[in-house]
Amino acid sequence: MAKGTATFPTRKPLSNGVKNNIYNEILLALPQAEAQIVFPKMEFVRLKVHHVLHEPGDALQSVYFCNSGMISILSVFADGKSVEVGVVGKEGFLGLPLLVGFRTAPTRAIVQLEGTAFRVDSDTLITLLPRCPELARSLQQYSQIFSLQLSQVAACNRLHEVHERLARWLLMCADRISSNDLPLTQEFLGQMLGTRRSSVTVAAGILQKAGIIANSRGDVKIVDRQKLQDTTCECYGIMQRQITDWQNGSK
Amino acid sequence: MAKGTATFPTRKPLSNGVKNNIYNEILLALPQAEAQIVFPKMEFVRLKVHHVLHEPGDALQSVYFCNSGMISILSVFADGKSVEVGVVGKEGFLGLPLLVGFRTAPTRAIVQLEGTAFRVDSDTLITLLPRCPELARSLQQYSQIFSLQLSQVAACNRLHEVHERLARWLLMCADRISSNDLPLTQEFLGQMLGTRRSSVTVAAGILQKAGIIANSRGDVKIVDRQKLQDTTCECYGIMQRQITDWQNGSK
DNA sequence: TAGATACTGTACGCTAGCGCACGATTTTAC
DNA sequence: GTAAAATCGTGCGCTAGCGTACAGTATCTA
Repeated sequence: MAKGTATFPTRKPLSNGVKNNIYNEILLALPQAEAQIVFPKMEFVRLKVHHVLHEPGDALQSVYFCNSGMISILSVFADGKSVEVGVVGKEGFLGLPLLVGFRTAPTRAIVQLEGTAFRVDSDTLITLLPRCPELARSLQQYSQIFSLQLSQVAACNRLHEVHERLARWLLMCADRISSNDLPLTQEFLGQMLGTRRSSVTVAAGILQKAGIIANSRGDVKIVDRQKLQDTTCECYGIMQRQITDWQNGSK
Repeated sequence: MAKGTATFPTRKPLSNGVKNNIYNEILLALPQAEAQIVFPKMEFVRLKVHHVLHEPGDALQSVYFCNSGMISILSVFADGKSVEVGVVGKEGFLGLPLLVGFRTAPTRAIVQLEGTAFRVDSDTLITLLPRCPELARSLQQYSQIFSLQLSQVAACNRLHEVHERLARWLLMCADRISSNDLPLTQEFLGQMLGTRRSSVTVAAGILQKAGIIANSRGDVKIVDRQKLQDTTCECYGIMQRQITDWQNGSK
């Protein structure tokens, strides 16, 4: 599936145990002992925009510790329609089913904002986990955090309006790439929000007229973040808090 | 699929004779050794209809291995609105966050169809798990299955129409209580589907006129299960298959 | 038995969003 | 440089579903 054309332009080996250029927060939180086990097995890869990492039904060959950029997780239907149900950024990783021994992807994963990741072979990860209890625990907890995200999105998709969901999505993007300048086309935004492209145009137009964002071709700039937060539904805050609470060690 | 119109497989009681009213499929699949550890710690409880097992923010004091009946998991908003994001029946259990050490409920859990469950104290479960690797593994896998359900519902809520979602919900109920007679009011159906009560009336009316279901006060009978499956969206099949595939040990 | 309550059917005006389509402009490819 | 493709703005008719309200019937309770 779309993998024939897949080319990762650059693959660099990772220098052993050196926490250099690492932004993935799961990896950053690893104790030294486990880091020394895991890092040599990781491969630094670029995530090219719109690259499909897996389709539903694909065998999961790798997991990706997202380092920068953002990956969208989509639910795909037989008629070709799809909706985003979750996102993965530097707070998480891609490949949750593997943690419990499931080797088939249930969703589509597509790079939404280009960036970098640390790739680990599925089999390698599975053999590493018993030796890395902290990593295992961290990944299990992330699985739970991701579930919370899914349930929030499920509710949001049902009850909230396009412009609210758009605002939420822009905020979630901005958080993950730590930038207010988002290279996104309305076509893709529509696919993420599960709505028409032209509905996105209208919603984005409203935000722009209110001085909240600035649209241009394939690019959205957040001009007034505070107003954007006032515009979005409570889902954004809930999901954001779940992540930060987790990272701060509460719960 | 191919479950005919009315016949549900009768589950065999547990062979070790200690408890012979066990229908929860996680418990049924436990090896003898672990069953002997776990069963003495379990308390058989009745799930009374519409009883709230936890609200968002509550401390998780117990987990419930659902034995019969069905529990709905809802996402709740500040304005009081809520939508169902997942259901738990005899295929699963309630209390996933505990598995990774999170002790706070993120959702509302409410008994939707009355039944029974095996309750285990949270602290007890946590101390049991290291001694019961098969149980632990099974619960982790269920967590993943439940995630798949969440993501499917997220997409379904966005893309599919009321009568499709209603059909899906009825089927999921019927599967879990192994009955075609569902004690449900339209008011509650509306809250589950995240829609108005009167939209449910209309949707149910359509299904009734088509000879698929029979409505009466607080009661929905599935008359023609096959037609109901033809009416629902593909989400039902996808979720159903995920569960049976798991139980049959594939993936 | 009478009144209260719960449940369902229906109806009406209204809005968000759909599906589709056309045109304008910018970017990319050859 | 020119053609093709991508991106965005807009408009129009249409539908599902919302919010609300009211009335009819079944069920429960005192």
